[in-house]
Amino acid sequence: MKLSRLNIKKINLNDVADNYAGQDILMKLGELYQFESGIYGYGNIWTKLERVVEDIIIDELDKAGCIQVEFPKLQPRKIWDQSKRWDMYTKDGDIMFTLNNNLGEYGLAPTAEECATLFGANRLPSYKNLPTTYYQIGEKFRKEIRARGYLFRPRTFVMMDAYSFDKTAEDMRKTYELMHEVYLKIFARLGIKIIPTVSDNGVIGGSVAEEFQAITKLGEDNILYDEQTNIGLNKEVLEFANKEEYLKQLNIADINNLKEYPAVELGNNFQLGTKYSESMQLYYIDEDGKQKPYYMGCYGIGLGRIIACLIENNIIFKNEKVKGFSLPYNIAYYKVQIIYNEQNKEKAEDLYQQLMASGVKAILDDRENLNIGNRINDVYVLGTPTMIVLGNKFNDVEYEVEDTKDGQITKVLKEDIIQYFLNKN
RNA sequence: CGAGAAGUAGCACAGCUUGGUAGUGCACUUGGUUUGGGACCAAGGGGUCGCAGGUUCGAAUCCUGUCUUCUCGACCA
Repeated sequence: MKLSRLNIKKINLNDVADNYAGQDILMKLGELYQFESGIYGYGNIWTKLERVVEDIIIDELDKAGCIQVEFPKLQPRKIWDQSKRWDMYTKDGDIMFTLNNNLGEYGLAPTAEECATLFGANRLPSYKNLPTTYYQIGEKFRKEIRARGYLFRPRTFVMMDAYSFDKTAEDMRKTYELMHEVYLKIFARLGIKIIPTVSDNGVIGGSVAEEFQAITKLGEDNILYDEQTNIGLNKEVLEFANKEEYLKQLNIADINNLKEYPAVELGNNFQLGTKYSESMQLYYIDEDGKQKPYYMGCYGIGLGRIIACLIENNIIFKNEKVKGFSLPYNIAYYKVQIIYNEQNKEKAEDLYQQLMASGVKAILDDRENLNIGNRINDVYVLGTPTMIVLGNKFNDVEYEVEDTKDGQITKVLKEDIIQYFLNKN
């Protein structure tokens, strides 16, 4: 990408908020745009990052045999009546955006159990079709009474949601365990330390649920975590009437062994049992020729929160003031930002073309009439993990690749530069 | 919905107490200089001071209402 085409706004880093500094920078650049509290438009930097995160999630789910689909975001009321969740989501919880017009009543998808169950039942009439897990990645809508923390709690957000269909409770548990493992792989690849915790199952229903929490000081949840045993639980569990049951399940003898951390929930899995297949009366035919309800599970990962986490957990400071952020190299869409002075313009363009032709996504800062220092500083506000400066010091023999996270400089011969980036991770 | 705060130029804010021509910094436009870690000089453009009503000769400023945003709760991935 040529930076002149991005048309980012000049920002004053002195104005950046203390909390959520990374997202605040993107907002000031115009790379995030707030239409209303909790409703955002995403610029190129965010969108490209979302593609990277999405690819990792898709790759791991596909490897686990899940099937990608897409359900409508505009959902007719009748399917929510079928599961008897319309009132729960519009009155009791009042969490769903609704529309009422001459065609009928609709809700904007906060989640998709109804769609998934209907879609699945149509495709999976026999025990021979099971187990199957469908997943989609798309925008969800929730009437949060108070949006906050930019993309940590907005009213519309991108989420991966998966729905599994099994024959028996035992099979459902196996699928649930499998998804647990898949989630751990996904977060490992994203470079996010994740803690699975037991939690409330809320309005989704079902009997067993777990959350995937990432420790971050900007999180809203408080989790208790034991580094030694890798056991964690949401602090809210301690307020449950049956908290002893939970503690026993987790083999927690003394609650004081667990330390409290602020965290943000990035994923949430549920064993639904037959809740939806029974309420919506959707069954498969078993070996014995009898109708039986599907045992289902549902699994969610918030992409917006992952991206917000990646940005906010990688803030770069200079003299204790926010300078920008630096994305992990393997996650960043744009791997390197190229800066040059007038004499090296053509060489920079040449390097840019070579990198792009080899599949190394680069940003060429081709903006005019800017000091080289200004351009260097802008590398940090876009989060690009490395930069190459073709300035006075450039000797036309080797490039100096600077890591924006720690400032380390690696000298790479011109002819080796493509290979250097292809091998780096 | 409960408690608090704020709405003045694209952004951050001053001005309000004590009513009297709309301000500052950054950003933006034009010309010139500068070019390795947020430069400089000169000129310029942009705001019915959130909205509505009231008081007044006169309101950004005082009064009433209303809307919006932010922070903290309740709710939630």
